Amino acid sequence: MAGVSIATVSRVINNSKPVNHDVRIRVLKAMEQTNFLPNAMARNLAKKESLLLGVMVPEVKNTVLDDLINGINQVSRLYGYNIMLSLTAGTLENELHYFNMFREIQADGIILASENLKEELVKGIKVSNIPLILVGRDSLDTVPTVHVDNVTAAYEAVTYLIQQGHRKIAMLRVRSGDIASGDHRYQGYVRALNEAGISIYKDWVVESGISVEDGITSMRKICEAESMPTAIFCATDRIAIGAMNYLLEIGLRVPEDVSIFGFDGIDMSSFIRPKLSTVKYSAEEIGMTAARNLIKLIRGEEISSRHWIVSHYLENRDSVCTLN
Amino acid sequence: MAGVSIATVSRVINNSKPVNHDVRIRVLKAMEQTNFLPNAMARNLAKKESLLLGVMVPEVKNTVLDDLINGINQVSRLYGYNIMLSLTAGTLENELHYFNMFREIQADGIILASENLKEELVKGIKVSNIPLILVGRDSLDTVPTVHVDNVTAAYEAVTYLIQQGHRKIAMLRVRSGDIASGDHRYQGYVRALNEAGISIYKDWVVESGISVEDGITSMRKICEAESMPTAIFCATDRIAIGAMNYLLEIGLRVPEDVSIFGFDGIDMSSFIRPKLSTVKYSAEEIGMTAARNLIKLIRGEEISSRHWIVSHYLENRDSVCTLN
DNA sequence: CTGAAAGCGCTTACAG
DNA sequence: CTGAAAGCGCTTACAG
Repeated sequence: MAGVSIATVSRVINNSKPVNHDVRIRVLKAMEQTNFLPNAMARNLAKKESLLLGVMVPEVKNTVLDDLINGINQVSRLYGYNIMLSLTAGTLENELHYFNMFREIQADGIILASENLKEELVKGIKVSNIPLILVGRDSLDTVPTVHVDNVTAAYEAVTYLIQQGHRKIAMLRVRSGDIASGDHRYQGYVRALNEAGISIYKDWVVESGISVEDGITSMRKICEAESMPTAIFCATDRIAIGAMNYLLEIGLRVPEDVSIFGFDGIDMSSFIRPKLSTVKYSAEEIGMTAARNLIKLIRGEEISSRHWIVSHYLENRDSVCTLN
Repeated sequence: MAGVSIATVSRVINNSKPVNHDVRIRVLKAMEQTNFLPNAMARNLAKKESLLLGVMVPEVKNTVLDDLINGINQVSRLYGYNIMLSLTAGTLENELHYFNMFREIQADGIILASENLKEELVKGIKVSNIPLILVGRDSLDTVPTVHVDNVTAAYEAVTYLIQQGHRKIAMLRVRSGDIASGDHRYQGYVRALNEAGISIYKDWVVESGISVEDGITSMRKICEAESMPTAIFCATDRIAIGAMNYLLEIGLRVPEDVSIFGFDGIDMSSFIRPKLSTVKYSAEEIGMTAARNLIKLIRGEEISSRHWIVSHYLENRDSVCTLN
């Protein structure tokens, strides 16, 4: 295009080999004028590297995911990677679809957030051999993960409720998948009650979907039990917000009549009234840790462990009252 | 791999040419065993078509975007396209980065949601010549758009407030960009007041960022004005939620002391108390319309117009009271 | 420092 | 119906 070979152009674009100053200028100018943009497909084909990271999340309503993605973005960009995001709606079909799409498109690695990891996908992950990190949940120990210590966090939240004098504590848990965080948070609940010598009342544990609407529906079920609990531990803030809504709807006050405890610390949790007490952690940190280690995996670098735990703490606000 | 030429394999994968049944079976089996996945980069290079749509949105906290993306996804998949999502945080730098990345990666088209479209990007769009649709906002008439009629919707919302007896109406508007929806919603506000013969009080119009926190800050500014308005029209629900929060914080009641009207109809708008009155529309419909027409553009098909309007309506809930 | 050439993994006329 | 070959737009040894 500018009196130079195509190889030279490649070299100035990539700075891969020394190029004479005048020539470089000439090439740069020509590129400017032609409005030239290199074809990444061709480059990736030749280099067998795409610098693309696939990120799969179920949905995006959950503001925690915004932080997560920002964390991933931040360190990815730092290392020269770009991310491709896709929404799976949490279905196996979509997860499989995007997983394969990322492989076909030659993504260098994948970060996967999945509430309900099915065996079929796990198998696919194993045979494909593509670097992958699971995020936000505990896992089979064959695939690397970063998440909060769900069992402990839930245990601490419920123990806190017990310390406030509650003994009738219900849980709105997430439908159980293999070993998703839903199960682990429930385990924490069980452990806390056991330790306090409180037995579990079946009608006070209900499986819920993850939307606010699901929280409303699930709360109604609890209210239909023979007796009412004094506190509800919810597996997620969105469920908690739904639960609070239903309670207010039927004329019960939070926390005077019923206390509520959430999990996730989404932004809305502090904008609703009463402000929601919840388990907080940094989704951004999860994202950064995942991206950082995924890139190490891709580069074949040494990795410090295969499971990273991000810290959490209880954010006590106004949705829990003390019983005496 | 299975005693056939590579060309034949290509033909069975794509069903592009008739292939003998036995041979096809043989190829399929071999693919199964090898766990073969075609290299999309190579295919795209050869076909000069990626079946990839780039989608750029500023952030993902706004639940409206979840619907938007689902709408886009739905029709994209229907036509065999996959989408690549990227978060721009609304900055020009990121928008430029991802815009170019999508071009380099040979995306067939782009859907862009941008609150503050800068001239530099617009220029890039024009010279690049890549099919692109702008979403959620009005625009220069050179680039195709799909959005709600922001001026009219805002006009209707404010007119409704006036009909309820309000005459002291403030607006928390979005910082003005060229002709972004922020400006248009403000125009609707102005028109409604003018028509009612109410003059605009400068201290009651404040520019706000788009987060809930921004809403809090902006509401504080209004409260610092010499006198208080009786109603606030907010450019987005998130701003409205922030405003309501600040009001409650300083001991004012909504709607008894101050009425609030939002815009967007995000899910949280009906979960907070009082339930927020707001302008609703289907972001999913915006997404579907955008994807459908982008694909037409890509295929060089006839297009019915260059600007599509999605309908809206007022969802009157509990955050507005009637003055007498 | 620079160019010609092979190769990345596919698709698609062109022959047969 | 099937294969050999050229070509998609790059990168990278290999010569010079």
